[in-house]
Amino acid sequence: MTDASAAASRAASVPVVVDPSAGASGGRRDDDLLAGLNDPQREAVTYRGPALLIVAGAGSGKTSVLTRRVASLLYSREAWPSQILAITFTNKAAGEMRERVEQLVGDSARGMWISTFHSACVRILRREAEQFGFTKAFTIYDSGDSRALLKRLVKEHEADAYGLTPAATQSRISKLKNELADADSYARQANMSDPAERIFIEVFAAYQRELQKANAFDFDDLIGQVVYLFRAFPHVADVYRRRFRHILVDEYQDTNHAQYALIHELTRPVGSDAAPTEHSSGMMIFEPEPAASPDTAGASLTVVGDSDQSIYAFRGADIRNISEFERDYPGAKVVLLEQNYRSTQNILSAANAVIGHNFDRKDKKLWTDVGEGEKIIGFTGYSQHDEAQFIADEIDRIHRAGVDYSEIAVFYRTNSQSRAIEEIFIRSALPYKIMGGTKFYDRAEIKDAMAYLVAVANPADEMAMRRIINRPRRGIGDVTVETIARFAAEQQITFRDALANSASLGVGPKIQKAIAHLDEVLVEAAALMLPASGELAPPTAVAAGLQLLLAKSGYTDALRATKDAQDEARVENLDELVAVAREFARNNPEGTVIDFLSEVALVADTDDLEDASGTVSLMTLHTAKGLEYDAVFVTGVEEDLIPHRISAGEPGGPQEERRLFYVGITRARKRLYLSLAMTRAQFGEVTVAMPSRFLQEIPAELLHWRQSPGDVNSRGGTQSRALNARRPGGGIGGSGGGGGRYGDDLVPLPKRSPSPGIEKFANRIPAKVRDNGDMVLGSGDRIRHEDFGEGRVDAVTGEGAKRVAHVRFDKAGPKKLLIKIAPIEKL
DNA sequence: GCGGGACCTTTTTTT
DNA sequence: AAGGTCCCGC
Repeated sequence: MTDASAAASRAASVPVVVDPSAGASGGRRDDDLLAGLNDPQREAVTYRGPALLIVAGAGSGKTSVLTRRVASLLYSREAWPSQILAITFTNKAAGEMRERVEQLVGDSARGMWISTFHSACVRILRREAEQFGFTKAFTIYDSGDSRALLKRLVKEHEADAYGLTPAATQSRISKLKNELADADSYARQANMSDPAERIFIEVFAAYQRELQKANAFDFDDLIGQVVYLFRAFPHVADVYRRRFRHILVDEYQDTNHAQYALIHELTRPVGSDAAPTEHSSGMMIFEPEPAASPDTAGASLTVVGDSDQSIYAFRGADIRNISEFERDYPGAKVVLLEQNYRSTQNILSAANAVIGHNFDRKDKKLWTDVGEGEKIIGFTGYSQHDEAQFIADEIDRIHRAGVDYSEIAVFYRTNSQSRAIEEIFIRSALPYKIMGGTKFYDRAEIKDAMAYLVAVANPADEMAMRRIINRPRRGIGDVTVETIARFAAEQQITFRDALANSASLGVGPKIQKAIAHLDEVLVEAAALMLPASGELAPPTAVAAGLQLLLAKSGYTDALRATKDAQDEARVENLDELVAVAREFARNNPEGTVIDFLSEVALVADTDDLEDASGTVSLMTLHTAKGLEYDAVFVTGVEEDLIPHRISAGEPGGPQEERRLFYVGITRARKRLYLSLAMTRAQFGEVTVAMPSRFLQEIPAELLHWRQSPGDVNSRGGTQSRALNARRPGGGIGGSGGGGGRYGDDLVPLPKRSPSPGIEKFANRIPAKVRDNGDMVLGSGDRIRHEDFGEGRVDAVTGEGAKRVAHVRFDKAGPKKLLIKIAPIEKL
């Protein structure tokens, strides 16, 4: 059982124990299902009707309710497993839901579709691809793939002259696709007198053509194309409408328009092919359908969401999908879950106070009956390393006090923040695991290997071919690649097939030989992995084919031949990939190379199932959603980080950042830490950091500052504790030899220095930050530093708030100091 | 075509 | 600080 699922069972107070082998037999088991639930939760499980919205606050036992609702549909024989479609956003959430449904209903869970939007759509597309010009073997472009493609197109169209970068283009296209727009529909309402706009549309259209040509979908297409498919072919849509009679959607507040439309298509009555009308507001209004027989009525829809936890507007999530659910589905039932079974009251009060600053939201107050609990602990470090050292020390301390590492998590806003934390954790010998960070499948050698597989499985995919054609180096450069591409265009064959005609390309003998060899290897691998139709490839085919490709292409040999130490690790990674392929074969005996590629494209996170037991979890605030831990550290609570500077200017940005902070806070069960640093190294230089405005929104009495921003000021140099040797005894204030139950030892440490007026502090955080203002220093000046004593300024570099004094201290030696905030005075 | 070195941009979050 | 890109000489 995962941490989160264990906790969620707890959330219902009394775990329901149902023997899956007992067979479905109604009454008694229904009672079991409802055991331990509060009234709204019961209602959410038992309500029957066309549409149900469960507004589930953080920690309100939502997953528990959802899984029991599914079980209850089965127990009462209202549905066969195959008639249930449950959709989540992440694979992790899907896996967890499947596991928990299995606990309730046993093997019959297998017939259900419990998957992410993307996986469900891939399943549908694989079946129906041939309806609209794709083949079953289509590949899925992840964001890296589509960026690479766009990079080429932007270059070819010379769009960079108009300020179009591949990244910006990608994000615009993605946003449009999430709105179900394509290049044509966008062009119709775009300002075509703007040349930048015209060129963008050109690139967009070219991009889509390339995808089609490559028999590939990008992430957004997976959803959007299914919607198009359903609208263009109502009889296809009807197949799925007939099949799925109960649709449940988790994290509904994070659905974008395309996902919303998909759900809407699926829940329309069977046989209804009336097109939706576009309302003037841009919202889709669906005409009320004529009364239908039970067999053909629309599927029942259950959505669960919490608008306060909507944190994906940046990728098109539309909060209106939840706030206007009742309008979209007239007669929908709404159930509110407000009782929290996760956190202490102090944590919830802080969360409520923070989120209360968002206007335009339905007031919702989480409450609990478990009591106040510990105060929230605040800490301000001098630097990010200092902050990290505090976290490490504190984790060490609570671990000694009996908290398992796996019950501790550290959150940050941006991935880059993890580095400083990692460094200190390594030095402190703390076991940790970064969740969802740099992914295994993002490594160049893995992408290369996957491209080899794609080249075999989907020969139409030119991107993959271009990627591998000169890897390992075969002496094939841009010129040769373009020659091949031109030849392919002339002959109206694919890039892949052009390789088979190496003699006709008009290239030098050496290069011709290299091309012919690559072709041979691909043919051989295809024979192994893609048996003639009707036959089934042996389960070992994928792993064997992969090995063959890597060996005969010379890829592995090339890596072994270098003296770069990293290449050794790359070879190991490739071995690991082969192992993954074997594992895949074990789990999917009939899985083809196509299935393997899909799985990798969609389940881009290897550590999902891996046990995080015995390690502290590090992750971004976004990744943290849906998880919970006994002790949570929210780090980098600074302006420009949270709220992030980029979002500060965007409409709705600060509000979304506040929700993100709220999500972070509400992950904590018993212990919450908020930490920040006074300075932070960014872009290779040190900058001054200000406490986040969100800190002021937490009532002062809930927050105990172990070291407030003001303390750092008055005391000045806690100067990089991280750089000092660990204090003897390890950790601060080590607890007496174990034994203490969690909580007993967690008496806050005495502050290092009295901090006058914490109460007043609450509303004046930025004012308390040390600021030497316009202190003018020049070389030759004498200064005194609180920790380093007296010294002489050698030089001053930098501008404004980033002016740095290079000081030679009499005792401490040379140091660089940020003049604005260093605890120094001029002599 | 390749490798090395100067230079430049980057860091928001994800299926 | 680090990784990618561009440019040059071989």
